[in-house]
Amino acid sequence: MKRMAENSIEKASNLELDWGRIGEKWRKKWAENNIFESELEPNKKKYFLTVAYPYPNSPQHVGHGRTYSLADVHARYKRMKNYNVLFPMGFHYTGTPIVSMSQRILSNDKELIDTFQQIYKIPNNVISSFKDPKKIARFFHEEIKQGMNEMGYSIDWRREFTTIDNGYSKFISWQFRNLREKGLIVQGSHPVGWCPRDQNPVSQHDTLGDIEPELIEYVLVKFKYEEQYVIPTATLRPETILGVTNLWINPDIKYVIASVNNEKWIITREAARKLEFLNFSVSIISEIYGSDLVGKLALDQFRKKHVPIYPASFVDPNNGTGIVMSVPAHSPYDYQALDDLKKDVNTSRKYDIIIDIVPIKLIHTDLFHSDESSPAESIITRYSIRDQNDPKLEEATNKLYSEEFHNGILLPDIDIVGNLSVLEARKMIREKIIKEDIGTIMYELKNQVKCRCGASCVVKILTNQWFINYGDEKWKKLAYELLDRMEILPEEIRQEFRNVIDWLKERACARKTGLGTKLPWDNEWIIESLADSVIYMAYYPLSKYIINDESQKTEDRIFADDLNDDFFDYVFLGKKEPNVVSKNSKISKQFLEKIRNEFLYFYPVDSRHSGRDLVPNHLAFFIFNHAAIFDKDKWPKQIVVNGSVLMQGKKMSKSLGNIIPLRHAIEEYGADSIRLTMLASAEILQDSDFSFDLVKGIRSKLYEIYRTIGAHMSIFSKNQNSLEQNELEDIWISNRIQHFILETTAAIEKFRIREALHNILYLMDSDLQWYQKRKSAKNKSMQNNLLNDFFEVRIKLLSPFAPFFCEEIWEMMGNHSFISLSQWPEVNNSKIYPKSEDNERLIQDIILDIQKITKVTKIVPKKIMIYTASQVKTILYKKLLEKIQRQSITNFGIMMKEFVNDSEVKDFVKRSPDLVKKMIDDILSESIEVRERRLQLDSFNETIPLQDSISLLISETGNDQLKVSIYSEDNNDKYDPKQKSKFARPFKPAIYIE
RNA sequence: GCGGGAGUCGCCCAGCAUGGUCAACGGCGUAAGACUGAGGCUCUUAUCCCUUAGGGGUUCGUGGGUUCAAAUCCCACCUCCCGCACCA
Repeated sequence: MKRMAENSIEKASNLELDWGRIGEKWRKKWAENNIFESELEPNKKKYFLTVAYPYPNSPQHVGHGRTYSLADVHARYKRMKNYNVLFPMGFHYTGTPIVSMSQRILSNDKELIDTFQQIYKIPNNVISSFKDPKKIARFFHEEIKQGMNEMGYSIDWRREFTTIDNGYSKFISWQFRNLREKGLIVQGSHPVGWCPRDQNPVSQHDTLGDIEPELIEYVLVKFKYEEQYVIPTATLRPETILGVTNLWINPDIKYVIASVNNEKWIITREAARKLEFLNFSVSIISEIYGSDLVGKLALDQFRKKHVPIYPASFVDPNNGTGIVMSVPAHSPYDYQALDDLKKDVNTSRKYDIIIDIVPIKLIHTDLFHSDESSPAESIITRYSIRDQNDPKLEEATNKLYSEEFHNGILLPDIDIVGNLSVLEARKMIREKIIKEDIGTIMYELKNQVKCRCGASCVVKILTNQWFINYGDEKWKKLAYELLDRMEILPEEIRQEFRNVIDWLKERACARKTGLGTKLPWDNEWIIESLADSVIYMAYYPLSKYIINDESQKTEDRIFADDLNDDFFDYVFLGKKEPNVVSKNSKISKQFLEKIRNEFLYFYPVDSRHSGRDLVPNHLAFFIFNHAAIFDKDKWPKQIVVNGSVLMQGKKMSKSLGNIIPLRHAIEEYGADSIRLTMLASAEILQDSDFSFDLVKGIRSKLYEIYRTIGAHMSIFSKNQNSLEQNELEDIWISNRIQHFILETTAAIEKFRIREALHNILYLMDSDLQWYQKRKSAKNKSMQNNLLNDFFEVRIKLLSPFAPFFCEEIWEMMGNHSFISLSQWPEVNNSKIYPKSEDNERLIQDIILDIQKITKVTKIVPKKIMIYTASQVKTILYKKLLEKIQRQSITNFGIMMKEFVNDSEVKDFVKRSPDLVKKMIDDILSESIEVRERRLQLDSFNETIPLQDSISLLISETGNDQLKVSIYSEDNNDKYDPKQKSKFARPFKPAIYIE
């Protein structure tokens, strides 16, 4: 019952302002009038702004909305600033996730089908069509587009495209041939995490549990066994080869003898398989038990020395080759295993071995001196480790490795690498053993990673992989130059861009699977998604002229198949003669020139919006590729970066179940409130914390604005009350309007959106309240023309942020045009009255002071005497201000010295030095702006605002019999029984209350 | 390891770029009052400590420094978070 009652209250207020209805109403009107479509207008400044296009593999959630909303605010703002704004949108079909989704549908993956049915509410017949990846992309494409419209984004949809359209592919082919001609595409080998079943590289989002595959690089040290065999041992610390005392083998497992690159290696079967992926040529010859090798000798080829092979249970067949070298002085595992073995008489008797190993110390650090027992022994004692199965051994190992890695120095008497740091020694030994073929490199996954398909992943060396060489020094220089010329908002993130440009090197640019464009010179490969999305902004000015279906061909449309490199060279770079291009492409010269002109008009990009997660990849590539391909006058002008969206303080994720689909949120609360919440809850680079409590708060704020303006209009529209004589508060509110235009515009220019909204939603309100307080104390109506200006400005300032709401109010205010197309408010200098700030400030201060006094004394005021400062104090105040502002003198002593000789003020200064001190403090505690303002003031008669405030004092004290008297301190007839007047200071009148 | 960022009044969070308007915005919580049949709604007020005249004291991770003046600038330290590649 109660719940119903609540709902009916909600509904009642909803009736007043039906967000769904006004959204639909204005979307329709905007679309009918095509107001967001932009064409070349030679006499109008253009503004071309783009956002990273979405990847349509799911519906958008509120997190996606932030970047787009911000860009839309930008577009709407610039439009009102009289720019011919182009704000287009495309859809990024390129890549593998959509393809693998379709495969999961094909294999009836329950989890995915559940998601589609339960969460996205997609009908079954549509889901079954998802066996075709393009159907998935198209479905979410339309879904996202609908959401963007419902959010009120002012997009020119005629330019929409997908990245697998024929025309786009032609364009990407051109881009890649262009890069290749410049020598920026190279071919090479590279180790990657790999799914053997999918035959494809894997990274974090391809794995079960989203685990990032971590690659480690082992050095395989090749020991010889019986002349013809090789026993390779994997190590991360090749420098410790000098301290090897023995090898460890697991006696309980089967090993294989395999031909590896024409040598006979003894390794585990697992290792043989891993080596195959690393492009070793491997074939298994026979099997051998670990125990067969125990007690035998292996030759360390580096020191030409034989070491025994001992058994150890800690040797993991899945790790490395399944045989490891033992360095008991520096490896706690090795030390402990030896110790265990010594005690294990049964085993040594079984294999007939005698353990008489002496650890060989190689490295010393501050924590582990060379004159003590070996570091491994010390740390084992310290951790009180029992045996080789003790879990603390792992921690001890990490601790020692890290200490030696950072602070270790090789002992002076060690061959070749004596006195070198561990890092230097490692590098040297590594190179040497590889050069002499005593060792080689092996990659392995540090962690057990499974592909989404369930298969265990391995490391694979991809050969003939195509890379974009971002490491090219000349190219880097150009990228830096582009960055330096560009505006980065917020500026704090510029350094991050520098760092990224600095460390980018070769990056793979093609894959074997997924949607996208084929590499033009090698059809095996498909251009990767982060490579085909870097200069596509250039495609927007032409996309509406290109069609992919020949049957739709008309005079002013180009069939995609007719596009060739000459076309793009001409349109984008001005290369080639239009006559020649026309002949080779079936496109008329006239039409070519039209398109070229349109490109020249709109390009370069004036602003690129994106989330900050794209800084280290997309945005950096965007910079690089523009630098490589386009002339400097076509380089982008600005990047705007924003933080992500949290849901009630937590990252949005499927597992937390806190992903809110954008369209649901719109349906529930209306687009305007959602937009404002995303934009107002954090400054641009911060993560914004989204919650429905906040949305409700914002929405009720909008209701309040709606009601206030509604109430105002119902009175104002009847009598069009134009003030004949402006009173103090009228002048003030007029000044405040100018102030807000100035401040809010400046905030938007710098993308301090939170600040701008704070002005519009909250600060304007508190001014409005003050104005109302002043008017009602005087028993006057505030429904006048000034208040009308106030609301008009407020709604205009708000309109880029809450477009539907503002259009509705704009109409309610009697306008028949679109606020979206109206002019941004301009500051009117003739309406700026600095003095009005001091007037109202004085009134607010006097009320505050009276409140403080009555609070402490608990007097109920019947009479209030206010004493304004004497003439001489006013003169002195101005002199002090001048000293502080013009000569930067703030020291009390220096001031006193100067003023005791100043005939105008010396008597007062000598008599009341404490008041001088107070006046200096008064000035110093004002902001620079206030000080300058007061310095500019030719005169300020405090009596005028004080007199004007009497009505307010009466209403504030709640005593309508209150008597207020205002005296000058200089007035000899004043009533001043407690001698308060002498405390008066400029802008700080003295008060006496009875 | 490399790079980036953060620590603010019970909690969340603004301010720091351009030092003074800062005992420090706003929200939550808490307390009192108004409204109401009653409220979990809404509104008003208070919310670091002391104070019978508008005042004083101590605060912005820790410790120093610069300055007439520091949450804000500089140095050192402590703690926490994020990104690091073949993926959108």
